Amino acid sequence: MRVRFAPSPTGQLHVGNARTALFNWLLARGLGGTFVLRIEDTDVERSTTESERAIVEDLRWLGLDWDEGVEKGGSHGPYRQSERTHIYRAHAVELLSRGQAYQCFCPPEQLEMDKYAALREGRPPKYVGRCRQFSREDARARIERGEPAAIRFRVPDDRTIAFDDVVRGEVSFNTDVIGDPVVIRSNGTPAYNFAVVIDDALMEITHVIRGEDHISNTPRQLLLYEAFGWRAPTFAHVSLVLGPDHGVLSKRHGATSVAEFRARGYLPEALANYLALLGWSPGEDQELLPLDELARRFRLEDVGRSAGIFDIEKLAWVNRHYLKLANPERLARLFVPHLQREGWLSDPDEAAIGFLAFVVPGAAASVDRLEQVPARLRFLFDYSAQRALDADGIRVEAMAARPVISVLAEELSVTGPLTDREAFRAMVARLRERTGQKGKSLLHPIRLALTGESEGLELDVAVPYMEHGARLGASGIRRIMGAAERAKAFHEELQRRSTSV
RNA sequence: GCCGGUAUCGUCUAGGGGUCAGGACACGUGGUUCUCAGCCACGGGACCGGGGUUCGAAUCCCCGUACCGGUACCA
Repeated sequence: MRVRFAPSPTGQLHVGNARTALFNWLLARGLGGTFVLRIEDTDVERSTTESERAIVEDLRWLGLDWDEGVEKGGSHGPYRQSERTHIYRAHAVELLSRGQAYQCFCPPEQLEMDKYAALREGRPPKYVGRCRQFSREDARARIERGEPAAIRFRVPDDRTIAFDDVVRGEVSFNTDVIGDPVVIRSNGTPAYNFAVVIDDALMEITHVIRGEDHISNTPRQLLLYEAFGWRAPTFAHVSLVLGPDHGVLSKRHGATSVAEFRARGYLPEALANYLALLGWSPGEDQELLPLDELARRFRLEDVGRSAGIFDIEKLAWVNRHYLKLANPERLARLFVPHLQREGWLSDPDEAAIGFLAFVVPGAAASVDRLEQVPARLRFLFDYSAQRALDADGIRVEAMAARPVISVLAEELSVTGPLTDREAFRAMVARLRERTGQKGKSLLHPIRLALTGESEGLELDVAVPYMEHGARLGASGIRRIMGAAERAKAFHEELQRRSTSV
């Protein structure tokens, strides 16, 4: 079995395409097949090498590796269509010589008018076939005169082309709604429907798994296979990925490309796992599974036929799951860009990374994606008693709890560092004794004073974080205030405000 | 317009002539002796519509409807 993913490098890798790539990959890996990556860059206007690089990087990031293709090589190359134009030309000439294709001299404006007229008269807007019957001599003469010509494939009249689609079952089309497709454009580059067929055949692709948007191209392509006497591959057209409004997934729904999801801090294993779940189910028992296990269970026949609505909430759930499973050091390194964006990190050394890894359980366990980590960790890097007390809610509550805060500041000035949960709890116990307060009326003021926020991580994890942070000998990381320093600052600020009012 | 495709909770799905139509995400309520998140428990929520076939239809057939895709010298 040989499958392929054949993106055109005209932008970022869209999640819908990533899902198509994933299905190909799952099938190949599950069945021991070969996965080929081919670049369809025949549209010279829109294709860029940057896009190609980005797509390749996104696929690698997702964990989808290929056995043959661009940046990898293989026995069926080259794998970039722009490097295969001689192959397409040769095959087009073959068709021409057999009369299965012909040169078309119709100017674009003419084609445009034909289409408009057909639409107005309620006919299918297919090519009218004006150049179909020119003799070969006429055509040659016009070409020698320098007239630009495209090459069109001659589609036979009134035939039913049927194929058995693995996900959709039997699909059929009648050829009389299909106009003669351009095979080679007048600029010499091949058109999509021609290049795919030549490449899939020559690359010995056995299963073509692609988006549903290609389903109506399939009869044209089948005709081409037939014209060359090639055996057609098995086709599977997977449904498209839509936005929550059932329209095309677009920018206004948020992220749409793999690169954007990565930038927001989704883990590759999470995105891949979620995408596999969109239109397919690995079985009743479990849906959170690693890629190799998904590959083991994957069956093309089980892929759903209806379009999938991209559900960002479910992705978030999957991502939270993998965030909890991830290695702390790996997560710590993934934090870096997000923390740098806040200015809390420059170029962290190993000790700084070590500290971040220490903080991972608290920081990553309660977020949907890494993008949200700074908000969870703001209390560490960006504490300010003044700013906290500028907030009405916090000030009112802190004023009311002045006795607790004052005892807290006093207590912390004499106790040792609260570097673990037990030390913190012991301190809370002493405070309880001294103030007579307990529960919420004790803990919440402590939270306010020490974190400057009214909600956040559990205090018995947050406080050890700040205490370790304050004693950190590391570079490339912003200074973190310790608990005692915070309590003192908060208490003083509170005093200042209560006397001045 | 024409051609093709699709239709089970809000979403992803399981199932499929007789089931209490199952699960997951999301949602609601309660619990978890500080909060948010998490976690736990409980709860509400679906077979697009109309005809037919049948003792019986969500399941099979037909017709609608809605939605998606295509209708290019884009891919």
